[in-house]
Amino acid sequence: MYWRKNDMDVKELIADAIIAAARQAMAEGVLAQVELPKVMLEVPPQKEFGDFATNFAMQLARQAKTNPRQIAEVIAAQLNSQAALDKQHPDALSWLKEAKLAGPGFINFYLRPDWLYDLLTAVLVAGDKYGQTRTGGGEKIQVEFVSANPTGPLHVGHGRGAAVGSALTNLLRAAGYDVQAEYYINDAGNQIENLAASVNARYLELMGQEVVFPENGYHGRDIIDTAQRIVDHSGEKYLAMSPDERLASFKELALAEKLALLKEDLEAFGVTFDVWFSERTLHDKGAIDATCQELKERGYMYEKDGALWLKSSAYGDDKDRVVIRDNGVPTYLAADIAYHRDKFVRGFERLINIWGSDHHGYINRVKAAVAAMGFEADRLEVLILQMVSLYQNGELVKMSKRTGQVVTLKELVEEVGCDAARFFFIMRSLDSQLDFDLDLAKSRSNENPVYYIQYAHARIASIFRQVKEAGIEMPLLENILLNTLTSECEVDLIKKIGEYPEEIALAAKERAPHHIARYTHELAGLFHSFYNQCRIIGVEPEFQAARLALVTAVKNTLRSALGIMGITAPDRM
RNA sequence: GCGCCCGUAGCUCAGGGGAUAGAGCGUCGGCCUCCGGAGCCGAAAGCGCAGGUUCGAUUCCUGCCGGGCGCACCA
Repeated sequence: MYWRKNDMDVKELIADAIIAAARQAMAEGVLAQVELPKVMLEVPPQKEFGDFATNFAMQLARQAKTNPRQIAEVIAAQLNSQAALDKQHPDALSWLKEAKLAGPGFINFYLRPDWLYDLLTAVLVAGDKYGQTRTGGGEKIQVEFVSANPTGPLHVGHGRGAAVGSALTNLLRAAGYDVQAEYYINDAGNQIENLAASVNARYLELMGQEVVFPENGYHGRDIIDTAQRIVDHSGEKYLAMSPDERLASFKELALAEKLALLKEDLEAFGVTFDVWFSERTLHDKGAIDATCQELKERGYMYEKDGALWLKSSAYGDDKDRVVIRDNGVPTYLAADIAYHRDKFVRGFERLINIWGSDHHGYINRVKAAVAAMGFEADRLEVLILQMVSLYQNGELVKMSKRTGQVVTLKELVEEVGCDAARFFFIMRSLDSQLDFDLDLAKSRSNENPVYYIQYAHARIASIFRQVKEAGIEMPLLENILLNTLTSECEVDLIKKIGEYPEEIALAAKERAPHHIARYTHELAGLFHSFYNQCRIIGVEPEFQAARLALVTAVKNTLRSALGIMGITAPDRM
C-alpha cells in the first residue's frame, strides 16, 4: 500500500496529500495563489476529531485572505474526491476514510483502521531498531557535560548533569546524530592548588602538627580520607620534603585519586565518556599561547593595565574579559577559549555544553570568543540546567559546599538506586528547578513513576515466561490477525507506540530528554490499562496471538525508551 | 541595578499559536473465583497581574509582582 512505502509514515503521507490538494485547488482557481506553509499534523485532543488533524487552512487564511473554514472545506473536498477515485486504483489515498472540516478551520482525518495494523507490523519488523530516526543526518556533535572539578566528590547537582547529559547523548544517537560524549578535566589552575594545599593541611594535621587551614581550602571529609591514605601508604615520607615539593607531590596524588573516584561514581551511575580531556594538555602544548596569538592577529586582543584582554564586547558580551592576568597567568577563560577552539578543530559541526545555572553568566563570553575566532557562535549550544533541591520528609535538605555539607551522588545512588535517581533527574525539563523527593524516589510502590514503568516491562516479561511454560507457539507475524485488535485500549496502545519515533526526533531536536520520560510513563499507563481490560493468555488463539504481538511491541518500545534514559528494563522485580 | 531561568490543580511538574489545558503525588469513592494489586476505574480542584501582536495567546512581545541563579585579573 502506498502509505507503507519505505521511510514514509502516515503523517508524511497525509501532509503530502494536503499539499497536493492545495496545489490542485489553486490550479483550479478555487484557492488564491499563495506560498504553502509546512503542514502541521497533530493527534487531536478528542477522539471524535479523528486520527489526525491539521490547522493548515488556518495557517493559510492570513495569506490567502480567506475564511479558514472555507479553505478547509475546499481542501477536504479535494482530498475526499481523490480518495474516492483512488479506491478504484488502490494507490494514493486508499488509507483515507474521510477528511472533514471542523471547528474554526481544522481538517480532521479519519483513517481506515488498517493503518494501525500495518504500523504495528512495521514496529515488530523493526524490532530493537524501532524508534531510531535519521533526523540528525549524521551531524557530528560533541556533548560536554559534568566536567566537575576533580577536587571532591560529585554531588547531586552534578548528578542531574550526568543523567541528563548521558540521556541526551543516547537520544541524539537514536535520532541519527554522530555523537561524542566528553568530560573536561579542570586539572590546572587555582582549584587544584587549593586541593593540594587542603590535602597538605590535613596531612600535617594527621602528623600532629598545628596548621591553619587554607582560606579557600576544601573542607570535605574526602580530603581527610585522602590524607589518611597518604599517611597509611607513606607515613612520614612527605614531612622531609620542602613545602613546595610536598605540595607538588600531593597535587599529583590527589588529582589521580579524585579522577579515579569521579570515574567510579559516574560509572556506577551508568555514565561513561568517550573522551576525558585534560585542561593541562592545553597549557602544556602551548594551545593557549597559540589561541591568544590567533586572536591577536584577528584583532580581538588588546593590552590594558598589564593584562591581556579579549574584546568580547564586540560580540555581545557585557564587557571585555581578561585572558592573561597582569602576573602572566592565564585565566580560566583563556583555557576555555583554547578548549573550544580545539573542539572545532577536531571537526565537530556542533558543540553542546551542559552547564549548571550558576555558570550561565559565562555563556556570552565563551560564545563571543568562539565568534572572535571565526566560528559561528550558533554552532555552540549551551544548555543550562537549573538547580536541584533535595527534599526528605517534606523538608528541604540543607547543603553547603563551603563547609563540605553536601549529599554526594554516590550517597544518593546508594539511597534511592541508580534507576530511580536517573529518572527523577531526567523527568523534568532542563529549565525547571528540580525538587527531588527522596521519599518518593525510594518508595517501592505505585507512587514511584520509575517502578510504574519498569513494572509494565516486567509484567510483559512475565507473560512471556508463562507463554513459554505453557508451550504456546507463536505464529509467524504474517499469519497473525492484527486486525482483531479493535478495542479502544488496544487501538490507543498501538497509536502511542506509533508516536515513539517522532517523540525521539522532537526530544532530540529540542535537546529535551524529559519528553522521553513523559512518553514512557504514558505508554506504561496505556499498557496497564489495557492489561486490566484484556486478557492475553487463554483467549481465542487468534486474539491471543494478536495481543502477544501487541505486548511484544510495547515491551520493545519500553526497553528502547528506558535504554535512552539509561534505566534498566527488568524482566522481574 | 543589569542578565538568565521559573510562576499552570493543595504539592511536584507536562503542555512544538488553535477545538472541552494534561499527568504524578495528596484527598475522596469504587475494583481481586481471572496472565504480577509495584495494577485498574471514577471524583473534586488550576494558567501570578496588566497591556500588546493575532481570526485565535497558557504558549509570542512589553511592563509589573513573586521565587531561583549569576554579575572577578575565582572556577
